[in-house]
Amino acid sequence: MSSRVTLHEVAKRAGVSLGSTSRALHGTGASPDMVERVRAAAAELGYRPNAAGRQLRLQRTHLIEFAVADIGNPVYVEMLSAIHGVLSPHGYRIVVSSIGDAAASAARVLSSLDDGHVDGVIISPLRVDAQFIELLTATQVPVVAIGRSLRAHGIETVSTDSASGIGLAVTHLVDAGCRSLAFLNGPTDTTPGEHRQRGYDTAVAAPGFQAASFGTQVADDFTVAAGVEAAHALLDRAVAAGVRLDAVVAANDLLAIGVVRAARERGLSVPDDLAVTGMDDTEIGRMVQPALTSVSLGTTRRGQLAAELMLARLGESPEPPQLATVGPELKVRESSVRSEL
Amino acid sequence: MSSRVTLHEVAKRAGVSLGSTSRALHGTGASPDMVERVRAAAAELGYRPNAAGRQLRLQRTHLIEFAVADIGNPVYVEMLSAIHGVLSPHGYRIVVSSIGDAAASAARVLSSLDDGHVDGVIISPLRVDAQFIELLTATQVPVVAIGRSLRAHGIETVSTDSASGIGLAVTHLVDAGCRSLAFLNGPTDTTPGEHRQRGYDTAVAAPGFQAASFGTQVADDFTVAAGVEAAHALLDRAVAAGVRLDAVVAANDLLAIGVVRAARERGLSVPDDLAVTGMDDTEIGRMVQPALTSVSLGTTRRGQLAAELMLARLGESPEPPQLATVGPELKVRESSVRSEL
DNA sequence: GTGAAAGCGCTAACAA
DNA sequence: TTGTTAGCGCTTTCAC
Repeated sequence: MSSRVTLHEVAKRAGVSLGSTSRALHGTGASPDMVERVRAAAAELGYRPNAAGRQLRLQRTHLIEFAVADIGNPVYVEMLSAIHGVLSPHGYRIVVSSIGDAAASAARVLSSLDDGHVDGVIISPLRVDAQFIELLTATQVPVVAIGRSLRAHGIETVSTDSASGIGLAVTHLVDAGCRSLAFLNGPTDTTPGEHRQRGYDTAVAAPGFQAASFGTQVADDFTVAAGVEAAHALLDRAVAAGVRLDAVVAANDLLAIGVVRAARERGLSVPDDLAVTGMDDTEIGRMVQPALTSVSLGTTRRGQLAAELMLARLGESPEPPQLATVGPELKVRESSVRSEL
Repeated sequence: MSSRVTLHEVAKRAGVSLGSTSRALHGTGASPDMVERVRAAAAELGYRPNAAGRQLRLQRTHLIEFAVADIGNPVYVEMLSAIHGVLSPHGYRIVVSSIGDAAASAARVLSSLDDGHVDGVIISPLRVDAQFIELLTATQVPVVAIGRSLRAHGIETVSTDSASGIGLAVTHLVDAGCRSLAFLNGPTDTTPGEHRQRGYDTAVAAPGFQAASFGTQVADDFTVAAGVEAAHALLDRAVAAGVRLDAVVAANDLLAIGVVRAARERGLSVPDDLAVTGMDDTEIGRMVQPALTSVSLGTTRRGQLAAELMLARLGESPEPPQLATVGPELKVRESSVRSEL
């Protein structure tokens, strides 16, 4: 393993000074044949500029952290792609960190931010409390949040209106003839859980609501497995109460897939016996049987916006994107449309 | 935004030298009250050691790159979790880079490795050619590969026997009564595509093979969408040839989900009309309808092994893990088991 | 046990 | 245009 080639060695090889070498390779103001000589020397030696040296000097790492609750959720994977697509052409790499839903590990990620290992952080937290906001505002590096708006605290945020998104799903189901709805939510002390709950409560309390609501069942997590379990609990409750549920609004696609599975395990057909809607419009939701009716929250667009906001904060972009809010949009597919009535 | 606190300022505040300050915080050989004073000063000032400074001095970044073909594939997400689980307690962060399946971008990732921005790379390439191997062996940083064994080139590799894994699926289908099988593979110029193809060809050529093979259909990619398209092409071919296919072995779970979807679009029931098996044993495969029979390749275990191998290469671990091969294991679920015959 | 000083690799300000 | 030099923040020798 030949030891690493430094700029110093390139300079020696080219027979010129260190400064000229640096200028010839990156900077400005070097004569054509200086550039030529240095390039040749660098190529012969296989020179690669050392990242730590540049970082220390330039005070920039060209690394952006993407901190999410759960990288297993396809929504975050899609956002990651979108963010990567925007930042990569500007020479930034992405560091992914999974903060989980525990406040403690989120705090650990945040407090490690000021060691300068990244130039900025795009964070999509599940839970936001006072301590979290305090840490976030105390941070030295640019922060862009995805989710609940922290603009009041001076933190750039990309948000969406998931509450009215849930309203879209409720209206669609009622229009499709459903008369007995329930809501399957994730933990309600999370930002999405809280917003989506509000959306459901508002929708079923609206004057035009022509059906009955059997209320909400809360799953332990926004995952398929938690969805299966909670859906069974919900359906058991309905049976016990003598209610014949004909639709479940799920707080996201993973939970909706769980509902479909639980329904199947009980011999219920989706959508004929039970209509189901999801949220996030994930690719997997489009591919499962039946394909999920889902409320798109513009995952890719939100990721892009967050990345563009970050570029603006880093001074890489002349002007920040105009609006940083993405509206919900209903995608009707098989899981909510009865074959015939 | 108060500018960053440096060790120098902490030293001044504590009224001691720079060296003593450093020793008191991290190193050895500092008196109790020196530690006390320095700690207090650091706390008051909110000192955070600067990453670039340490990196430059220590020649370590505490960053490991995880380079995968497609982060959208749940297999890689699962590996990422596993790797993170092993490396995180040792103070390492993970940088994820999606190299795609183009040789060019893989080359770009590899050749950017020698700038010292990471301490090592765990790479799971889809395609491996001579140039790729050359770049990989020329790299200054420790490399651990997941996939095709590169041990012959001096590169630590975690491998599995996906070929005989496909054999497990074929045997299972024949035992379950299937008499006309086909293989739905991903691109065959990739490592997994090549290995799995070999596994299928070997299995159907074995003396004990009691069924007919309708051959292989190659999808453009290892994704659900590509699987849907290729499955339709395969089923069309079978119809044209007057063959009544009763089983499809898919090269991974995503393709298998595509097969299930295509079958459904044609009014075929899975598993009654068509039995389907996948590979990788992903969570989503377990949750879809019908739940996928799949060959586990020990994704989590392979990720852990790769991480442990990396720790050993970094000198963080006394001894490397004994074996770095994970055997395939068949998980029988609904997609291949006919309700009744 | 503590302080002084060198130097990791690089860029930019200043001189020539 | 080119060379010289300082210094980014840190750890670790080397004297004392």
